[in-house]
Amino acid sequence: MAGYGQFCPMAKAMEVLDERWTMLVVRELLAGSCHFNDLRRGVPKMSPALLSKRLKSLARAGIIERTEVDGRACYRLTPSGQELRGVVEALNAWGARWVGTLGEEDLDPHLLMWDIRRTVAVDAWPRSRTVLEFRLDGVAPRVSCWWLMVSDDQVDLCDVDPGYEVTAVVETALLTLTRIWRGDTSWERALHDGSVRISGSAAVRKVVPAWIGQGAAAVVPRPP
Amino acid sequence: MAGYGQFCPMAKAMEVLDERWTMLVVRELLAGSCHFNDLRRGVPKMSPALLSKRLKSLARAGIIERTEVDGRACYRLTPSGQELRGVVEALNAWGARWVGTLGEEDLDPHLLMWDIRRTVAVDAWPRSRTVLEFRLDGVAPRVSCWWLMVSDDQVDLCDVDPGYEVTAVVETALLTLTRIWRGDTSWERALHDGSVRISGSAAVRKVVPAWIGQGAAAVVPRPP
DNA sequence: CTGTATCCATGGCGATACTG
DNA sequence: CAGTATCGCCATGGATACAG
Repeated sequence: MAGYGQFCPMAKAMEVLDERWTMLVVRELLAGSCHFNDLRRGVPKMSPALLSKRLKSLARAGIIERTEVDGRACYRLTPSGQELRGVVEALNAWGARWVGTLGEEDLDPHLLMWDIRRTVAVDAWPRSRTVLEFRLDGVAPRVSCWWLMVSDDQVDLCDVDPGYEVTAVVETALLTLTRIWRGDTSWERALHDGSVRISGSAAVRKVVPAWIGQGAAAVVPRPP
Repeated sequence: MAGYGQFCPMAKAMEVLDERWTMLVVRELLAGSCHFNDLRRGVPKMSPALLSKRLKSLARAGIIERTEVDGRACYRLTPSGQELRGVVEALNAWGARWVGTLGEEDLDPHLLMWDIRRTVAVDAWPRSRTVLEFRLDGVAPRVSCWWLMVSDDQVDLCDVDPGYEVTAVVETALLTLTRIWRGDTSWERALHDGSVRISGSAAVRKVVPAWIGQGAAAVVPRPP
């Protein structure tokens, strides 16, 4: 695929960035992933061959640098790559405001739970071990139950019962939890209309939404 | 080409925007073009079939609306499309800062002169008719001479001698003028090192750079 | 863990011509 | 002016298996 034949800086930028998957890889790198398989988890539908190819592309473009630490590959954003945060944020805000409709094929419990895990507000949680169980309706049994644990500022996510006492259970459709996470709706509204049920003591039920919080896109104001 | 299978707003945004040429079409629309052939001029290397396809895509995505005025097609950005200005600006700034190297294939005298024409600071020009002649070195003769005219706040661009008295002649390589326009270098430096020559009266030579100015990307600070 | 190798089908896209 | 029509290549990228 050739370039655009234009001197316009935006066109030159797009020559690298408009290739399929590229911006999603950049997003993963900005989120802190740096090993090959960490990155794969963020783009599960991308084949490893293609990920490898894109990483080489990004390196050639000066956006990332590959180093090897203890025999382990490590991809890090260069200053040029770091500055793509502005682009990612602009795209994210626009997408949150104007691409509201999610299809069944956009939902992925693994991606959602992993994203919750990595940005969860641990400061809001109790200091002692606290376990939240998620039950996702209408999802393949194998990936419908998740346990999110926080203890000593350490966050863990399991898809098998870790066996600890469960503080509260959150039960909802995958779509609902996804929409809350994106900020398309709020915890308050979802709890009120019954699309999310939280079990546990009254005190706990009240604070669970604050424990989980919402994703980064939720702060973007929506169009009227 | 399928979607990414992700709920992430940025991924959803890229499902529409990462297709080849799409963002360049949006850029043209943001710049004010609205008729089919106006748009074509901004993306001369794009086939009309593909442009047509992309316009349909953008309409389906709610980014543009097609109307017909006096039997003339007219594409206008919706509010959603207007808000892509933030994305375009982020990409443009990043491209200006980090994709500095221009190849021969990125240069296009027609695109450059047209861009100058449409953003020239007419307020800086004299009120009476003023004609600037551009002579671009190392370019096919057919497209190496251009005349830029301003009179009564009306800007015109010709690629054949309009016959009016020429106020000043700007002579330079296409690459140099392009780099100045992008802000990769300044008028001052280019005049000083001789890569641009301006003929005309001493007073006129001094103000011609301000008449022409620089493109939008020139205000972006460059990395050290 | 970090990729490569191989294969194959799809369809994107470039080129050109043509039409109401 | 504003597109359609047609064609054909070849690169893209999805899938799977495998290797250092």
